[in-house]
Amino acid sequence: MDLSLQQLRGFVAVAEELHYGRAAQRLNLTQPPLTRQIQGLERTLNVRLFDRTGRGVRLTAAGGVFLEHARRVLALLEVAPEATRRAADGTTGTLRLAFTAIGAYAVLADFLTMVGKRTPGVTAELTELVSPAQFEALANLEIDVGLVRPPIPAQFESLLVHSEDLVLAVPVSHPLALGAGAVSLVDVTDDYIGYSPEGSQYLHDICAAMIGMDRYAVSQLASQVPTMLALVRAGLGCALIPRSIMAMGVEGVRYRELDAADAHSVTLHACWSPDNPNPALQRLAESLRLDPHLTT
Amino acid sequence: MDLSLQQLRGFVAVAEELHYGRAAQRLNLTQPPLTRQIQGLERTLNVRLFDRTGRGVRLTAAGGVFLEHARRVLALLEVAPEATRRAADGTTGTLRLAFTAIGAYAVLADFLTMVGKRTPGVTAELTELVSPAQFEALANLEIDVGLVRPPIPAQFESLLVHSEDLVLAVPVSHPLALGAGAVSLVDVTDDYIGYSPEGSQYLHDICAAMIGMDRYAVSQLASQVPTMLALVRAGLGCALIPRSIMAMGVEGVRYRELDAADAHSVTLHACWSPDNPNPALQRLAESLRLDPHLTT
DNA sequence: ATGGACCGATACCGTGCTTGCATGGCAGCC
DNA sequence: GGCTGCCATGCAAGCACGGTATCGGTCCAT
Repeated sequence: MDLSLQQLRGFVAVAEELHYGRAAQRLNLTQPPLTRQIQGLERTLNVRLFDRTGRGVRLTAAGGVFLEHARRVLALLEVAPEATRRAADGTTGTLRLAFTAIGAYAVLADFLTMVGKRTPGVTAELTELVSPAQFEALANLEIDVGLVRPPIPAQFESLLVHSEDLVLAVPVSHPLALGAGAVSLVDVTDDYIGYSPEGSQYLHDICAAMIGMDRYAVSQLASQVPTMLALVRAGLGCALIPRSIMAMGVEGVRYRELDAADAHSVTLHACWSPDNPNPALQRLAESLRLDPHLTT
Repeated sequence: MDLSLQQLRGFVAVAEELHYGRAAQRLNLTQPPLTRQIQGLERTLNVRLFDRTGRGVRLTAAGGVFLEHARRVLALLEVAPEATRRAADGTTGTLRLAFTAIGAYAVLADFLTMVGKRTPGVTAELTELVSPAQFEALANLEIDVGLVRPPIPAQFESLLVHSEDLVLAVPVSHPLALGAGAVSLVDVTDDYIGYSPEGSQYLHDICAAMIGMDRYAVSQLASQVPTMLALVRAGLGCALIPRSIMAMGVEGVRYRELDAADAHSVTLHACWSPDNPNPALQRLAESLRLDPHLTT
């Protein structure tokens, strides 16, 4: 034989009442089945759980130990349905969130705060991925939300999270490092350091359009912003970087504003798959559809 | 309906195999009952646990949460029988141990060490009680073992644990405080401080016999050794105390050996009820019957 | 596009467990 | 010694659970 929940419930009732009749009453049962349940339990465990004194019963030491186990099992079983239901409606759960290295500096903290406000009880798991890898992970349901740069495939739902313009990063040794105010891109006569078209396609395309393909092509390539700043610092050229990166002070690098004519904003979007079954995501998505204002 | 262990086992199997057929095979079952088990589970919880994709199944987020709960319940249920059996044969368990205030100084530590060696896995709960209260507690199964002074009621089983003689405690201001070597009780001309016949009947009787009822009667009475030493220190008289108490150095009190003619040993016994159902006690008692040597 | 393989859901039937009723056996109490 | 309270047991009925057969859907290969 094998243990059954009926037996456990019966045992706990008898152990608490120390009286088969009252225990049976509490379980909406008659006394004989209870007797058989306990007997079955004792046969299965090969252990006497009660001392029958003829006048009521008394727990044995082993019975006391088994009582604790039975109580824990039943308590766990008690909370399981509610916990499962909460997970099903998205009240609790886990949101697997990916972000680009660049996006992390500007908006990750604010985004997490917003998620925490809209879906309290939901915890986030963070991964760093470049945008194309995020789209693949979203499609494979390996992540729930991505913080990505455009273009966004049509199959996904998305929301503009952050928009900022680009500034020019120049080495301290560069002539433009000294001045103040805005500069024009045409004033930059030496090399640019460009974004890799694979790792950072969006920034690559925008920068290429801003400064012209011919001049862009001669530069070094990088896909990670810290790498780019290191190259700038080494004096290898100038780079166009999102304004929020200025918060990262790097020794040997100066930032200059760009002329309004040259200004061009880059955007970051939260992105998810509408048919992702994660209820936590569904709840967040619904909340975002109702009120796309990110600061609330 | 209500959750059943069958359903839990079925759910865990399907969740792990992600395939009803294989899961059923693992459970020595055919596929249809499994389908019904999961359906019943989903109906009870009001939650979809699996996404049926037509080609196999996939856990929902809620299903993942419920899987964790189900695993914990089954794991608990797995260990419960063995833990109960161990408690039944005394391999594990709790020994409720009482001791007299006097006994604690001399032998409690050694006794606990011995218990730990003979019945590893058994933990001790300690209470301080005077001997008569211990006998009552032993009879009511409120404690399992007592460290008591004679006489021991016949209904109990017991074992001599410690034997020691008495020494004389005198105030520093007393003439006997200065000498060395043994003294005779007849040299003590002033008052004795005696043991209470209720709280410490055994020591009371022995001391009364040693020094004579008439002289004993005039003294102060105390039942706790620390109290007696405080009275000695205050110069109220001399007292006969067990030798092991000498380890307690009290300022203002000197100890003197007694003449061989006056020497009288007092004993301390471990004592338990043979029909106490606690398996941990039974195991200890059996061990003590086989080998009454306490240092092993 | 169509047949086949795979997989989960459903219908139906048989069996075995569990329950409830009635009763037995045993210990303590007036 | 009869009475009462309590747990154990015998027996018949109900029901829940498992097995067999089959259906309906999807995916894949030809």
